[in-house]
Amino acid sequence: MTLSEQDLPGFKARVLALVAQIPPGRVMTYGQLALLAGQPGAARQVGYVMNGLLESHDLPWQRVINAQGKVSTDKLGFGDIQRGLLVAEGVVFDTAGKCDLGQFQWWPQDAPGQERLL
DNA sequence: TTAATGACGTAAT
DNA sequence: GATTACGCCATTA
Repeated sequence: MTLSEQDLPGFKARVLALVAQIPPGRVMTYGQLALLAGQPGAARQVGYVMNGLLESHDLPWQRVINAQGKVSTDKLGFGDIQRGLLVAEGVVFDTAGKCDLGQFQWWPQDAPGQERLL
């Protein structure tokens, strides 16, 4: 076996692990996930991985949005569904379909005291 | 092996 | 604020 399937933890697995940890009412961006997965700038790959989650029914894929604070699933046809799920969790979207990342973006190990607005 | 693709990001225009 | 152009890199054909 080569080293690519043994040593590498797997970009996918790391992204999935991060997504699974997003608490309700909070969101993460693709670039952020890429950064935390160890590949800054690899936001596209995060999206590619997410596409594989569609068949996965246990991960909160809905809590992953783009850096503009908007859902990127609009082109896929279920953007309304994702927004609806997030709204149901307490995320507020404005008329442009954007949410306040400064308020809802979640980071692992997030410091207590910065999430009190909710 | 190379080429093309993609739920993105950032900077420039 | 909207659009264009380029980069980023894992995955697939």
